[in-house]
Amino acid sequence: MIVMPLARAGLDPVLSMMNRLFGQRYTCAFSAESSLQDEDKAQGTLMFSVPARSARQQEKWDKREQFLLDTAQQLIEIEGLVNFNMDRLVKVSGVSKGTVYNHFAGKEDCQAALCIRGWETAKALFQRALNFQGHPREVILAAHFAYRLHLQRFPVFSSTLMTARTPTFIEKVSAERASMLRALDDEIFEMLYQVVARAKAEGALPQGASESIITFMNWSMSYGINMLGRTGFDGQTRQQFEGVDIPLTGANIVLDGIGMTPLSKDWDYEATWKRVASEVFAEELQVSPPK
Amino acid sequence: MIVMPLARAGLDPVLSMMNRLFGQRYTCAFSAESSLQDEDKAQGTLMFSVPARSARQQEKWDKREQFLLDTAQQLIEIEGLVNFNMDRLVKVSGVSKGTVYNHFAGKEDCQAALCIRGWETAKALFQRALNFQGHPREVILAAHFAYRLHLQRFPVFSSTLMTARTPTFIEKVSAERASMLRALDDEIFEMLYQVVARAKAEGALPQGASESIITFMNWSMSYGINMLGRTGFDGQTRQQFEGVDIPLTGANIVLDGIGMTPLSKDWDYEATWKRVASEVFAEELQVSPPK
DNA sequence: TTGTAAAATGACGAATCGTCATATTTGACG
DNA sequence: CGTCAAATATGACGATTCGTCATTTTACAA
Repeated sequence: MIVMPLARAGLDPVLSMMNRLFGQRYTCAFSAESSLQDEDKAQGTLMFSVPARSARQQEKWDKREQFLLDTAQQLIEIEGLVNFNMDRLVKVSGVSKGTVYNHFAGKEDCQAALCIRGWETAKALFQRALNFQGHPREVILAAHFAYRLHLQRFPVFSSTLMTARTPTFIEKVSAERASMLRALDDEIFEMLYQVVARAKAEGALPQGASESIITFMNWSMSYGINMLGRTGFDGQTRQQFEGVDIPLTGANIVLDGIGMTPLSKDWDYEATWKRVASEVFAEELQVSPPK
Repeated sequence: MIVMPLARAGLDPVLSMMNRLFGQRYTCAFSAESSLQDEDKAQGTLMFSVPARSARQQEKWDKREQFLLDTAQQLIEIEGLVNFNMDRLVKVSGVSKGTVYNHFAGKEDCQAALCIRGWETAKALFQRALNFQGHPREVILAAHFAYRLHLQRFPVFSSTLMTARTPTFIEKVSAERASMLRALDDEIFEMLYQVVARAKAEGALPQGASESIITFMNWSMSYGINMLGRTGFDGQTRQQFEGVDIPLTGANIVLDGIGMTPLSKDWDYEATWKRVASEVFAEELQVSPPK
């Protein structure tokens, strides 16, 4: 049984956030299957089972997992998420069925893995957004920008993310990946939370404001806009919304509503938005300019 | 070919809204299959095929469709959406497979039908919300209340609605039901839009504000809050959000952000929220109190 | 080199889907 | 009421996709 110090596991912000938000105590243990002991299976402990594998084997394993995910992603890009199935993945990848099922508990688990990989690259974008030079509200805008950008650049991720919150889907995902997804949600929540907290510390927020709720509201708005947008609702209305950047507008409405200063009437956030594009995400926007 | 005047078809507000928003021209035709003529299949025309059926037959048909939907709904309530399948519906309902497939193009189409029925009762709630006695912003709050209430009261609807916007799902729904769903979205959008327009007419909104965008933002926020909430995100955080009504808070943030007067600092919207509960939805809340 | 544990393989059975040839019902008309 | 044609209902069936498991192959340690 290998128990990593939380800090080294890179999960302490998550856990601190989870503890603060959920009022529960989480610990995190990486364990080799062979050395599981009952006493280690304490209640409330999240277990990540790591089968004992040689370094060589592990590398092969990881490589193949990435290969399978690449294949799946291409398959979905080309043939659509509707037509994606395991038999096809097996055939196209050339990896035998049993092996594929060693990697993924099933079709949904495979999609979840795709979603996780997408979230991870999104996290990297968020990280960069959070380094944007500006006051907290500008940084939050950068985060909104990153979210939208990522969804636009990776339609497959967008689809899987939408699906991943579906009740039927969730129940079919392996416990491991389900908790990974939750952990990612939490990590990203925490990242935003920190910015909100900074805003509060700097006096940019009204006294009574709850950082958790503010973070949640930003997330909800962004999620709603982008997911409703996916369905073509936004697409159809684009004619009406001509010249208006919906994610920016939405974010500003929420932030104004919360009372985070400077309010949009006192600051040119369209300029900020453009600055984010050119200063933080110039590289990504080379290929596919937004909107 | 029976072409109804739009007004009589009860769809004129939808169409007016669609025309305004999407800049396209829609007409609406109900046609008997036997009398389809090519010249009637003009581009841009939405066709609703109504097989010619005797009144007696039609009644039997409708009754059975409702029965099938009732059965499906119960089935999902009891066994979960994951375990819902057509074979089971056939077995439990006692209706033969062929007949079931005459009603629904497939599993997803059946779920879509469930979603449509749910939306329709939701529409009725919205209608009542819109009759709430108060200034426009209070009416909008009533609409938010109605949305949340309906989602809470009908978990099956909540699930199907969540699923209905999923890319994979949409592609499997029959064209008829897909356009019904879109039409319902549009109708409800239009209802909210009218209130927003009223607010603007009464000077409760800043000059530059776009009614479409405001409506969309309200919808997005509500959708985001409720759908993220479904996944347990909200559920887990409830401890932190103790004593705060998230949908109310979210709606107020958006409306404050938009600048719709009276702002939340100038009006007791918690009182409004309670008034809505007791004056408009007392009946529904008898059985299952909210939160 | 050999033995053993882990991993890979693909044939297989099960679940679910949706179709279609056939049987039944409906209602119009004589 | 009887007859016939069209509409509707039926459920057996083939097709698809899923996930498992007995068997073979590979990896690695002694």
